[in-house]
Amino acid sequence: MPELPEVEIIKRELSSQIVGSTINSTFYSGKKFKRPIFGLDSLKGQTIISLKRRNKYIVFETNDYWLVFHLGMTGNLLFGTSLEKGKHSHVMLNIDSGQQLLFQDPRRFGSVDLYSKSNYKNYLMLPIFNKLGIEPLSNSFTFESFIDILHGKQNIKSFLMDSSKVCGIGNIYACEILFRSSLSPFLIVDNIPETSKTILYMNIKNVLSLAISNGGSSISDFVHTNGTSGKMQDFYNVYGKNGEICKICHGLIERIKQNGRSTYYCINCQK
DNA sequence: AGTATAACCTGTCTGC
DNA sequence: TGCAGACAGGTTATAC
Repeated sequence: MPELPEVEIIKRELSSQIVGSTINSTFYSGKKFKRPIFGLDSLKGQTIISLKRRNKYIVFETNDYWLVFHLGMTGNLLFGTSLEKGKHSHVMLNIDSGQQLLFQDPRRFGSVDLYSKSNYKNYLMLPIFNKLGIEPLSNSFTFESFIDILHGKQNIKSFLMDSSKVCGIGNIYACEILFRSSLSPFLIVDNIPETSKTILYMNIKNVLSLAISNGGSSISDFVHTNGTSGKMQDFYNVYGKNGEICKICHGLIERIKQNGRSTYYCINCQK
């Protein structure tokens, strides 16, 4: 569901509302997730100190713990008063203001992990972050750092979605970044022309930033923490547009499969 | 070592 | 109307 922009938006919205609050009680549906969810009871009495984002994870820092959410494909985090639990409500935090944070996830591809700060002083050291690559909107993502990792026999579409290289880019924004860069999704990373590398680098940053400023993409599931929608989907050039005509060159937009995922691209202007 | 595939789940849509 | 199959924004263990 959410890629970097959507997760960043949720983090920002929650930061302004929930930091400084104390957790009164917690709820867990008991449903099975890919990693077991346990220990939430120990959050009782903990105050939320700050929120972080790494890749597509949201980290809640409390006095003694790191509480880490991943929304998977269909997860969302809602914040409000008297939220009602439904079939797919899996975790709820009741805070001292009388409000609740509710994690819902029909497919249960998401995750909720709790780590003790006595074991991990810095959230960046958490084991789930071990193999993550560079944050594309951070200052450390320079053109030089991008060139350093821009190698391999993968196609460029798979590369962009490989979180061990550059993290946070999912299927939608990978397609949109390649379109804006006029690059074929089939292009092998080692064969990317020199002149295209700068363009690709800039488009990674531009597309993700544009998505954030447009409130993220709302396709089926994604909503903000107050239930409202983003509007980035109105700015898609190729994603979900197979059979339509490219607005730049009037070529045909096709859907193909790469590594088990749909890729949408203009057969004419992406070479 | 690096890359591709299968598996984890439920809901929705398409075509017969 | 029913049903099978494909597909969906992600990650990761396993296989090659």
